Amino acid sequence: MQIRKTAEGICLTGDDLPDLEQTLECGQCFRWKKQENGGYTGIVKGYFCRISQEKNRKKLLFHDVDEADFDALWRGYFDLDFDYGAVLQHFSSLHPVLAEAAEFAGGFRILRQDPWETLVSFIFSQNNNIPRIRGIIDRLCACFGEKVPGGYAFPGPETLSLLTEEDLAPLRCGFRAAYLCSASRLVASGKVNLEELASLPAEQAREQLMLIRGVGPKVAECALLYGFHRLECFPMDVWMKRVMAKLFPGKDSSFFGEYAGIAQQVLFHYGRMHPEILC
DNA sequence: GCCCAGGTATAAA
DNA sequence: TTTATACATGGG
Repeated sequence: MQIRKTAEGICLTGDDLPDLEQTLECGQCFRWKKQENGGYTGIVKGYFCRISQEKNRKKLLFHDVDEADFDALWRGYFDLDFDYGAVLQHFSSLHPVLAEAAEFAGGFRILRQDPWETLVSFIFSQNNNIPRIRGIIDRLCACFGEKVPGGYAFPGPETLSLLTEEDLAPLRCGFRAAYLCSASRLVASGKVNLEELASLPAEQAREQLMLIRGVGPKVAECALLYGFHRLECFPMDVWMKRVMAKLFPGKDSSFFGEYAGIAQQVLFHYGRMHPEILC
């Protein structure tokens, strides 16, 4: 990966760059918007960014970003300094279907998202579909987030903890409003401490998150994987149970080791596009 | 209209 | 401990 500053922004070239569509539309994040030219715009930690990508995935341009911002935020956010190729190569040796999946979803990266934003996003995700999750989060930011250049920041737990379920009615998030209230109050009060939780063993971190009403094992696992970058975590829904039973009978997620979450996402993404892997 | 969505809380078996 | 159902909403 080469990184250079150009008049337009920061330009990345190489054979090991993330694929924006795979990474930003796989269901790990919900705020990036595809542009007509195939690029994406999004707001992370209150900072707006526009990114474009050439079809062959050999070049990525972060528009109007300087080196300092790139190193401080975007480089880490896209996890650019981790060798996904090596992990995928290892997974490819485990099962031919996993090799196909790794080939298919090789440009996928696990983002380093904000823990609070990720937790809330997956609270909204339960019994819900991705377009509607996006809509709810859009409305949450527009209603309660701080105005920043390009849109709205994601509102913090302190802001949201002051709101009632009634206040959240404009989100049209249904029964999840009560869950958001529980989350924001527990986090704002420090009863669930997201900073401390980050360094806990996964089992204890899960327990802490599940103190929040509406956070069960699946939401907690997604929050840990996508919001705390705990790559050993492996969200196990009904679909993934079927995939595991078919491809890796008798094994559980520990079979994949410390990067199980990457295997999970690759299998999940590939499986949605090619459900015949279960035939 | 109908089915269902990256689930969870609750009650019942 | 395991299994069934309601839950609010709206995309397809």
